[in-house]
Amino acid sequence: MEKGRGRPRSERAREAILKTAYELLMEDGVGRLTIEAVAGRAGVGKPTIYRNWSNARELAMAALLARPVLEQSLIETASPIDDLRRQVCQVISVFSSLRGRQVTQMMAASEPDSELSKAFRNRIILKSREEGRDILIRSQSQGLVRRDIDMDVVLDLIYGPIFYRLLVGHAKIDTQFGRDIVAAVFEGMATEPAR
Amino acid sequence: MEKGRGRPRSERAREAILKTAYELLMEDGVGRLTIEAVAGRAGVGKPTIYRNWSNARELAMAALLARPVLEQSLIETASPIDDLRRQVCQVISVFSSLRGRQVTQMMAASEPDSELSKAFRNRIILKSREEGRDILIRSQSQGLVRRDIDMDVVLDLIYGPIFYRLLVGHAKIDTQFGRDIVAAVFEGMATEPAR
Amino acid sequence: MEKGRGRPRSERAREAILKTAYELLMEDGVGRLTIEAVAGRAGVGKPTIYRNWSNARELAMAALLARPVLEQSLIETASPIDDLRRQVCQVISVFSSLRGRQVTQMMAASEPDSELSKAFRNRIILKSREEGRDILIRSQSQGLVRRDIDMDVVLDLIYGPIFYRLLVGHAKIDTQFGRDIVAAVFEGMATEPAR
Amino acid sequence: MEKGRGRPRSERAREAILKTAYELLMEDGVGRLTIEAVAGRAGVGKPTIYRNWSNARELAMAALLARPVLEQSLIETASPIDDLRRQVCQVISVFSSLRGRQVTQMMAASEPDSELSKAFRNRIILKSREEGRDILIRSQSQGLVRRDIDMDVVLDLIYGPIFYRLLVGHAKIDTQFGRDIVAAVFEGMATEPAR
DNA sequence: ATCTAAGCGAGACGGTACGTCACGTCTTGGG
DNA sequence: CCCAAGACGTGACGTACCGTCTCGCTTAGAT
Repeated sequence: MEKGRGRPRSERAREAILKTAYELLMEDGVGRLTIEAVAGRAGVGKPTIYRNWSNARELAMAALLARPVLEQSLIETASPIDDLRRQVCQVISVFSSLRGRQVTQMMAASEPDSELSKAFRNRIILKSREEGRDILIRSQSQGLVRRDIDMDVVLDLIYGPIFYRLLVGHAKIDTQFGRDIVAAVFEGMATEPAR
Repeated sequence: MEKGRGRPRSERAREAILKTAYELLMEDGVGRLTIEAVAGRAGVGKPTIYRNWSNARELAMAALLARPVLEQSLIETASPIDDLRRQVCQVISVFSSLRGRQVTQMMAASEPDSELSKAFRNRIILKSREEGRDILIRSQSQGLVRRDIDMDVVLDLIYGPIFYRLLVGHAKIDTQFGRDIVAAVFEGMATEPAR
Repeated sequence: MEKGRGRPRSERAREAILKTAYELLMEDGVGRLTIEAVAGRAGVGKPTIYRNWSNARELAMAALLARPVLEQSLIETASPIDDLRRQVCQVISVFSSLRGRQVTQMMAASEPDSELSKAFRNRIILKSREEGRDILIRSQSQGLVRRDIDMDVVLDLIYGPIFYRLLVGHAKIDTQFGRDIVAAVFEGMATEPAR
Repeated sequence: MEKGRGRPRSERAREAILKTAYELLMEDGVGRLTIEAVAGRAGVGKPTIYRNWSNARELAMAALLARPVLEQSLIETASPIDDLRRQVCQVISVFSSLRGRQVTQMMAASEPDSELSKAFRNRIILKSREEGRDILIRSQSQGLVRRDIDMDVVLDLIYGPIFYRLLVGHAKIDTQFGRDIVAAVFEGMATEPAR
């Protein structure tokens, strides 16, 4: 008896809210995203926002989630190593923008256990990591990568440095950095193979 | 006209503020650190806090900076590789605590260009990275690490994954992870040396 | 766009604020009336007060205005001179209370051109003066008061001395003073009529 | 043994403080006169001010007291009635200035029992009233004013209306008003002498 | 000719209150 | 039952002044 009663929620309002939230996020950063500002600029009542998201951080994550990060999926070539290099560079180009810092801040500030947080983590941050896993598995099957590696560690070795620099800001993040990471992870630094 | 005139700032107040801020930080997290709470608990007026730090984030950074992260400096042994492994594990044990998340959040949220931010970055986050650099240079001089590596990239390969997991929380951070990182960075993942 | 939209202002809050402000005014005087104290004691948020009045002085005036000064209206007898005497004594008894000094201070300190100030002036201070004017007109029509007097000057002669003593405090204000004023204004001080 | 020891108080500082206080009083009114502003503008330390006056109101009164109200003493002519008229007009011209409102506010706000308050009251406000008393006594001795009047009431009838208008602001204060007051007080308003 | 007590400008101290902002909730009239 | 508007109680913000308290430095009478 409580299914379709009353006026349905307005899709128009929902979209206006997400759009405005995204704009404010890009203009002023996460810390300045206030529900009042979104409501005012989107021409929407505050309760309408709270009906959909429980606070400003959730709304911010939702706003970022609503925008496809990068739909341009990777072309798979005959060389998985080339594929990895290109994928890493693509990740860098996505996150080295203004949006990268916002995403990093948001990730740092979010409640780690909320449903939206998990979605955010998996779809925005860890997506690239899983793409990398696919490429590495392919590489292993072509004999380019050893089978005894600890895959999770290697993946963190590849993508960790990007977010490290994003977080700390101690060095620039460009495509050369991407190529250098891939090279270093492949080669190792030992004078001779430790195996 | 601005030399030592007027009553000097109270060292007692400064210390009480930093101490209280640190306590509140550990109890409630960065987001809950309010100037009013610090003032109230430290028995200090709000203006005294604002005279020394311009907002709650700055105070938080200062409070963390005031505590030596870990002064237990590393014993240098005959094996730089062992030294590196132990150092990485030590970094992990320092940052995998409650304080680690606070530090990460703070780093993410800080104005990147403020003086305090830079000090925080260099003394709290990048200190370990520079220790690592020393160890690697020693390793090179003993012929254990190749001389043609891109040192900055390799350092990010070692320490990036730790902060990556700290930030994203997708896998656990323990000493085994530390040993795995060092191993992987040494060995590389290529089936045979690319050189 | 500014008609009856949104939640209407709470009459309950408005009344609680005015009541509390009046109480504090009587307890501590105008100088001690703080918005925080009113908010706290009335169980009301500070913004609610500021939404209705722009500062403590305005609130204080509003609080005094909200209380009918003295509704006990004057009984009109056959003798306007008696009426005037009784009215002046009534004014004295109203203003020689604690509240009289508050009102005087408030009048002195108020912005002379604000809307509330004008209402305060007309309804609290000058009301008695206008009552006096009615009585004097009646007196003139009965031939008890000359028709060539400057009414505004005479009214100030009657009521001015009361507020003068209230303001300066150089002599006591009692009903005898009221009778003396009326007598003196009637008789004049000249040895013989100047006309 | 505790008489003249130590550095004597600086007369220069005292004067600078009073001068600055007076200026600020004229610029911004009593409510805006802050100790900090005086100290800052006079180039004086706050304790130096507090050593001489216990709060801003006292300082304000002192600043007004330090300036002679009007030293141009009245010329005594053969006609005391003329003298009174001129004296009342002089009082009006002194108090109808900006300074008049400040003085009124200050009088209203002052602690009635403090020593400085009394001096202020007697020297600034009641001085004119006493001058009036002298003139009236002279008038009586010349047979121009009846001897059975209640002198204090009559004096309040003359000077009260001026401060009444100053306080309430309901009508303008000019020399015509002064002449009208004197005329009305002399003549009375009764159709025929009540005696 | 020192010594020393008090005043000096400066400015930080613990406070109180300010007036504002945003929170998350509640209450209108209207669709 | 949702919508926009906007008021509600709450709590923290950063600022202005309060009146007091050091600082290091005169300044001048008492030693």
